[in-house]
Amino acid sequence: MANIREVAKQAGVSVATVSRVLNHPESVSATTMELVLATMEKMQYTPNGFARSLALNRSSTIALLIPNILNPLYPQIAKGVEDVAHQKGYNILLCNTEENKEKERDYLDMLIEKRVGGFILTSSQLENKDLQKIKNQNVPFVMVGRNIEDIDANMVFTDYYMGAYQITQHLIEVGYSKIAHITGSLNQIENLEKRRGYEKALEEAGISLQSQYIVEGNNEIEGGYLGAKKLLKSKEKPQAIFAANDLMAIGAIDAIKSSGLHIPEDVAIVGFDDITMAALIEPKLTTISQPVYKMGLIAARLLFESIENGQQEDGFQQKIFLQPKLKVRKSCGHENRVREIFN
Amino acid sequence: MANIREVAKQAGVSVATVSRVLNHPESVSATTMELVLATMEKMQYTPNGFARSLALNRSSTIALLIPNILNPLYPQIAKGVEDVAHQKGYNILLCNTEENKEKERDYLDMLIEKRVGGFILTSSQLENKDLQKIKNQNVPFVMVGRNIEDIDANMVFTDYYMGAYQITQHLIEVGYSKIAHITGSLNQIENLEKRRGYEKALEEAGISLQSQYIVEGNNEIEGGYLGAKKLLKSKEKPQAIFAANDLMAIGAIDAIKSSGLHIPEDVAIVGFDDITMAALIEPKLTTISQPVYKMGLIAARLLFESIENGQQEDGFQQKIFLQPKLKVRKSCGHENRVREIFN
DNA sequence: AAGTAATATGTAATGGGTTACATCAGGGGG
DNA sequence: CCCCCTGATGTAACCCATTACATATTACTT
Repeated sequence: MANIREVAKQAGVSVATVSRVLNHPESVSATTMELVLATMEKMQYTPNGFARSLALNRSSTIALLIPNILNPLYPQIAKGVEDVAHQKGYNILLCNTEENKEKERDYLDMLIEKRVGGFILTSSQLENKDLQKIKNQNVPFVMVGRNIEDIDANMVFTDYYMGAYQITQHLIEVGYSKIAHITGSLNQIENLEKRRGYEKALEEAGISLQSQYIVEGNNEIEGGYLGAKKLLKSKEKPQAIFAANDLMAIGAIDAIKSSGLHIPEDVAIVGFDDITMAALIEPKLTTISQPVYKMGLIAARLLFESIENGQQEDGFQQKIFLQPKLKVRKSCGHENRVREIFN
Repeated sequence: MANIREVAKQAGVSVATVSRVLNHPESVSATTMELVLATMEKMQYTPNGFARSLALNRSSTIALLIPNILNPLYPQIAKGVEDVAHQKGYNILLCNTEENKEKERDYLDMLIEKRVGGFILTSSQLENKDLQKIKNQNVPFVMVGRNIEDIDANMVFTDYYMGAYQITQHLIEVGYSKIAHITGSLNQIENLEKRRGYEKALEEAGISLQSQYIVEGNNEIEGGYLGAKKLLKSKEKPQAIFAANDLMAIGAIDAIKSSGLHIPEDVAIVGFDDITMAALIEPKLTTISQPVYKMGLIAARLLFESIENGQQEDGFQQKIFLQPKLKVRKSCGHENRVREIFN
């Protein structure tokens, strides 16, 4: 593969001139320009990105860490990030951490070594000392979907606590009192937040918590399925189930249907996330919508702001707080109950 | 950020020794080893990936190009690729081409410049001259999901023609004759293949093609929705619809239901891909399953084989052909019809 | 015609690693 | 006691681009 020196020699100019053709075309005469471009074309020259990055000390690559690419939530975030990154001429290194803290750390080290321009960490499980490592290397990063109090970092997230509180409250308003919760992986802080919201709503309504009504899922369809099966076996079957994400809600719906029960008549079910499928399954799923695509966009914009202005000093970091929104559909039985009330 | 020279000076050794600690630990004495590692730790030294890649002329990064990350098919492929790549210590550059040939080309150029170790191109729209460009740069690549005859390249794909043929034939066997087809984007070769399979099955059954029964979709839910709406308006409503992918089938189901019709009694519907949702929507979708995760795995393995053995000579390339599989569920009305036949 | 500014181009240092080759110290053999 | 081999380490060239600074050329002033 030809390099800049060979091109220069072939074209009878210096390497500086060749480099200028690519980087500062305005400073090269028209004839030289043409000659060099023709030579490049002829020799199939492609500048070496490593050498360029080394010389410039920047990379036009950012990293996106997500816990599970198979959860449709994350491709949406990725899309938001990609849209911004591509427009800026950046590429994205995709890292699927599988909700595994060790894998996430491994990736972190690889990426720091690769000198990525910045990180977007979604639902990260990293600890402060890991984040501090990134800060020490002075690489900008943005946290998505997780709020950490004790480190100064760019963040964009929705209020999981509030979302969970709202949807649980909605179930209570509709008339249920035996409300179960299938949690997400409890090593993710956001799932603890959701559980807290659920508990708060029950508490405020004077409904006492029942430990057998809280089961831990794994954020995936299967976890919802198993969780629901387990709940249906409890001696007092719950009237409604709040799954900590839509994927689990879908699994739960499958479990309930396959037990011959009807939704929402026998058991109501609600989710969290509002993935595309939520509005398409039967019954349509009541859920909490978070503007995920937008979160990706915003996260990427924040990141590029840091990259471009290099302002990593503490206090300049932004925390962007988006409001979740309740989407009432059929699965929670809202309409039926309302009808009962009116009749 | 400290560099290798500073570490060497601080530790009182040469840069070669520091480098050896990282790359050839067996050739360094235990005491020196310890000293150097401690110094690195103290100085928070992280080797510069650019410099290393430049010196070694390789990058431990591969690129994955996909047409649409929001289509759940592609995250599955990505997962397969990622699983292999991570095991090999590689990172993945994710490029979402949005089914846009220009964007795909742009990415190609960026990636060649970045000196990625290889490409995985899924449902690529690139032309031979583009692929030739990659070959000229001697970068290994694997095509996924698309069969190109006239270039010698690693490929892994399922037989779209056969899959479409099978599922159309199945609809015919069940008893339908007015069978419509919502195609995928017709600038993707695989969708032409699918249409060809559909036409072949009809032709063999002696059913004449009706142009109003073929509408072009866009591979997305929305395209299926619009396509179905259009088909339902035709003067002779089709009895069955074959959507070229599950996403469009799901959109079509939504359209049919919202028109107050029943599936499969009024209109049967089948898809292609067997995404997770296919088995979860109501009615469960009859579709063609392709082993996507496995395709990702295989593609990645092929790619690493090329990367490691460097064998880019023509004739060494493999074409791996996977068989699609018909999954009969409820949406095609198979069971009902069978019952009719037996009664 | 000399001086100066503007334009175009070249030279060489620089970025931070890797590694072939050179060197040196210590152990073993004779 | 000397030589050779081995293992450990150092020196310096190399990977390939970018760019500050130096130089050369042309054009314009007065």
